[in-house]
Amino acid sequence: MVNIKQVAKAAGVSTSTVSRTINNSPSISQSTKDKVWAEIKKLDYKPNNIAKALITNKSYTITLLVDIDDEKSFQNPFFYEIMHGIEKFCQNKDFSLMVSNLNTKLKKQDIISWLVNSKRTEGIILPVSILQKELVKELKDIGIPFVAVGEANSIQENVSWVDIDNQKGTEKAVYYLLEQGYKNIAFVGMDNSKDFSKKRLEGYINALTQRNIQVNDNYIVECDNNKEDGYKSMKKLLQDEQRPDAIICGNDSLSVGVIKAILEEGYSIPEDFGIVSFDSRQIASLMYPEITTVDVDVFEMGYQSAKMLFELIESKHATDQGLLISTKIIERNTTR
Amino acid sequence: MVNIKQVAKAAGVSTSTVSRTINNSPSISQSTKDKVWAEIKKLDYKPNNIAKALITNKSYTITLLVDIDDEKSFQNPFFYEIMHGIEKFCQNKDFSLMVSNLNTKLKKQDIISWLVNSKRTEGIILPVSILQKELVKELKDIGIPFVAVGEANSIQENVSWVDIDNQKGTEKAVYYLLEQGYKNIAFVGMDNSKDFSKKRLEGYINALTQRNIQVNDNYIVECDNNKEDGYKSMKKLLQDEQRPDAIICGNDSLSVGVIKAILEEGYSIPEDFGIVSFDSRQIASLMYPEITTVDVDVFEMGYQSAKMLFELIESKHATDQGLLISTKIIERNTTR
DNA sequence: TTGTACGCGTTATCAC
DNA sequence: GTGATAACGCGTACAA
Repeated sequence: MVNIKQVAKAAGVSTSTVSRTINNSPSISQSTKDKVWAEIKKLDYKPNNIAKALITNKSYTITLLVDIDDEKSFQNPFFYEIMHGIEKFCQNKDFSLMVSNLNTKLKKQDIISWLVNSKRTEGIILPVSILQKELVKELKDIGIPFVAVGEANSIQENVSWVDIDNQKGTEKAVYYLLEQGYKNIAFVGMDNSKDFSKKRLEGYINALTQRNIQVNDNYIVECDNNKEDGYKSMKKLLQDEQRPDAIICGNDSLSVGVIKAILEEGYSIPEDFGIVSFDSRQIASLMYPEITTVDVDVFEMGYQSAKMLFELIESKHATDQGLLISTKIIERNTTR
Repeated sequence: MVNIKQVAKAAGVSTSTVSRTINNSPSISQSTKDKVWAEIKKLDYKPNNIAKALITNKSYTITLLVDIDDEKSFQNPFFYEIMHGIEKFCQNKDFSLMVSNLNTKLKKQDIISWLVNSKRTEGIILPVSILQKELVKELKDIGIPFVAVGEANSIQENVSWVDIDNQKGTEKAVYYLLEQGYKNIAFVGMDNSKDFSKKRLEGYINALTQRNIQVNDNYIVECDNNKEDGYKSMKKLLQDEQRPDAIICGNDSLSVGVIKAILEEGYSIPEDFGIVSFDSRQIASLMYPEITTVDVDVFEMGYQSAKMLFELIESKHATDQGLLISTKIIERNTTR
């Protein structure tokens, strides 16, 4: 492999001049730069990133940390697109993207200190679901910049995060259903153990209040995120004396069961019932009928989290902040 | 950050002794080792991986290369699990896993030579879908070990690859359906432009031949991988004078349309029709009814591809080979 | 069994 | 503007 010395020799200059040329130092004359670049191209010289990293004490690498053994860490389809966004941003910066598993134990050392102290990474992006209190402490103690994907409100300390605007998303869904002429909108999938779920419920209540619509407690249904619970919850709602005519599914897998229950009772969608589900992109367009969803720009979420991380890396004392990515309604066939 | 020098000083030995201790050189006495290890732990010393990489000329990193802009590159749900498998193997080796996008152009250099020549990676795993002829040439020219995920048979040169055993998978599906008492099995989703699809069809034909069942050309339906095509294809099959009583969906999204068509015509599943679909894990258990599938151990595929890659890295002249991962039938509700 | 001294390829520093 | 040289932190040939 050709190194800087050989380029210098070939170009008849010193290694410092070659280095300065590559790093576009203003103190090198244009003619020298041209000469050196010509030689670099001729010899197909590529700077050894490792050597550069050694002296600059930077790895030019950030890490996407996940709990890969935990399905919920990043939901599958999310992960790919988030990574896509992160990678896109890394490109501009000539950075590499590493992926690591939180649960990796290297010789009983934990992964974070390994990553950081062995100089493998300059910053970490991780899902808020794995960001426990002790992890925050460790990251802060060790002094590595990090950004959480998902709102980190339940964490006491200041943390930078990027999330989708769950609250506004649900508000949009309510307004949209009202515009389509639905009157009695229910919210299925309350789960107060999840921050994002709380936000979605808040959005639901907010929007109704805004439009002077009484919030009906029977219309707020607590249930887990699976089709069976969606099915049962909907069956119950159908027996309500004043049954709703629209459902917002606050979690993605629910909608499948909800739709099943409605169709089974002989009602039609979207005539008798309107359905809006959250971010169930994977199944939304596969179902019959295709489901109208509150869609999330997951790519953007990744891109913005990387952007935020680089700001932290470049100026170590940038303040922590939260960023909400806005959503939009994708109309499919479960609404008029 | 504490370095090897400080450890040496604290332990009252030379840096070489510390280095040898860490790398478990047999020439260091146990008592010295103990002394040094104690100091390493006390000071919480972590070797600087960059410096090590520089001197050994190794990056201790492999790269998972994808065409991230192309949905098909790795299908979404696949990707996560493949990566999981790769990561698991990297752990044992103290390697890091990088993820890069094939289409990343760094200052108009292509990503491969950048990765390799800047010493960022020692090996590459990539989906066969992006492994064009020129790419193979480039990888071989540059001399970087690589493994394809997906059978690389349509490529002329020798290439190491790992794939699922599509042919045997379909054979299993046929035998399974026959055992359940189905008589006339159709294969929907022929697509000769895809290697894996060809293999699946071969398996179908093989299994029938093996059991002395005449292959009925009407039962082999060419179509694209989407629910609409599945729907149309099934509608046509239902009009066949001797309609089948079981369907193997040779591609994943098809099954949704196939089931829709069957139910719409008033037939029942699994009584009138048995359905087995390929690797549609994401939707299989979300559908009503839940779909019996030929299941693929995608984690294993990742793990094995990493294993194969490390063999190539460690002995540069290991021979290229292909590895088929076996499948199994996961019984759900679309078969008796 | 352990220590000394050099080198990996680059950038920073200081001199000219 | 440019060059000589030290330094980054580690591994290893050679010496002891």
